[in-house]
Amino acid sequence: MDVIELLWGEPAGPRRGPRPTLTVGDLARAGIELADAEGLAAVTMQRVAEALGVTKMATYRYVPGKDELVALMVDTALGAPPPLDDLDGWRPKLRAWSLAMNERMQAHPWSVRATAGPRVTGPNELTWAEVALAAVDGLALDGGQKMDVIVALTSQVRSLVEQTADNSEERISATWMTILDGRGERFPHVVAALASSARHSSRDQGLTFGLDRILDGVELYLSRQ
Amino acid sequence: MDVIELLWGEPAGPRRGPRPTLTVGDLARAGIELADAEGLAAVTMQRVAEALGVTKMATYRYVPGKDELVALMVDTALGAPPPLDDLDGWRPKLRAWSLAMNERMQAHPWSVRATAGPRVTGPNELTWAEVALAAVDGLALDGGQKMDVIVALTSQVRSLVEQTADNSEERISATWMTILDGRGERFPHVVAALASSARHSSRDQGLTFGLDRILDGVELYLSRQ
DNA sequence: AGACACAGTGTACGATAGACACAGTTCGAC
DNA sequence: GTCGAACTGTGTCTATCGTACACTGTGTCT
Repeated sequence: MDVIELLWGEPAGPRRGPRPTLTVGDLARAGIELADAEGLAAVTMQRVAEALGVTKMATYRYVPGKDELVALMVDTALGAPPPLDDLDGWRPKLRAWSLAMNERMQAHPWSVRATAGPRVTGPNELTWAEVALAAVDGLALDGGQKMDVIVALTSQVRSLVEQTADNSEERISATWMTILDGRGERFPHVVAALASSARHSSRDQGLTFGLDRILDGVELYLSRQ
Repeated sequence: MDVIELLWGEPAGPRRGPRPTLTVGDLARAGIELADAEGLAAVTMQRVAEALGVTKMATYRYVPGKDELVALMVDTALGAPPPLDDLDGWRPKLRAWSLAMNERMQAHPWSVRATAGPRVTGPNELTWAEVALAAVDGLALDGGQKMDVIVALTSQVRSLVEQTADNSEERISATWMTILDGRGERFPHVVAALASSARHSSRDQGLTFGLDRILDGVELYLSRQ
């Protein structure tokens, strides 16, 4: 069994032998709880098994290995996308879609880090793509460009979530202050930018600013076609 | 010694005792070579030490731990940003900056994955920020917005690099085909988008499309101020 | 000259992912 | 109804990895 089969396979039919005490969903949920509470590093086969009251090796009856478990956790944590039918127009739809994705990922910040590197797209993730592509249906873009728009929005969300995952904003600022202390003359523009943004510029403002610039850019592109 | 000191500290002055046979730079370079050749997973203290002809534990005389070594590798691999002085105007500068960053990261795809999660900004990384912020100097944006623009561009580059890091484009397509095979009716828009983009839409086109949309969006925003 | 600080080594430990053999359990075929 | 095959969870074992610690040798400062 590989990742594709695990994520996409049919739920197993009636089989011989003792009934499994668990389901793959149980594993995913246990892993997600652990990751939410203590971070991705706390997710070990041992601890997932403990949480479910079985031995470490029993988990290998459900998933081929840890990587596959994490892939499952990611897709489960993402969940199904919200419906966008009640919104009118591609732009409000894409904006709501991006903000919804932000909320989901913010709830499970570890999922961004877990999806670094090559991986297989899960059913939920592909459904998110499907919904977004439906929103841009009919626009004067070819398929590649439509996907590029989705990728741009996703990148923005992922980056912002990652940036403030475990680091609180104050911690980041504090680190930068430490670094810039005594070295400010080498980075005058950084110092100036930090100074003139101290008041406002929360994380959410950064996200919406970026998203709105991208959407503006797409709108402009469409109007020029 | 912590990460900040390692990345930002002065090169050690004259000290007592035997001369170190290595430098932190040697460690970083050895790690980078390993990661370039065999991926980030191949970077173990053992193998870095082997490559340098010392024992595993000797490396701990130079770096406090593996995380710090990786942070050092990332900043070293990124290198100093190119000068943008010969370019005129914020837009060509930011575009060149983004493409330069893309090239650097593409040369060391593992660095994107290595920078997932909370980490300390290194000197080279901060210099990239400084150069980009200098490019948007004088624009009608506050410091936070300037940083938001940089973040948006960086996100775009990082995402695209990550997407095609170890996966070749063909491999990605093949995986999607496998998944969509027999499940296409559940994802009609995904199928349609893939079909109408089969011909063109290389990775680089995706990158420049996204970058140009963001820059368009910023330009529009400025013109509306 | 001698003390001290520091470099590299060797050994050891705990955590981790995972292989494998085994005992008990349930279903299907006869 | 019985028996065998398939399957589940367990226990044991191994390889790998990061890192702590004690030790030996070396070069510099007093």
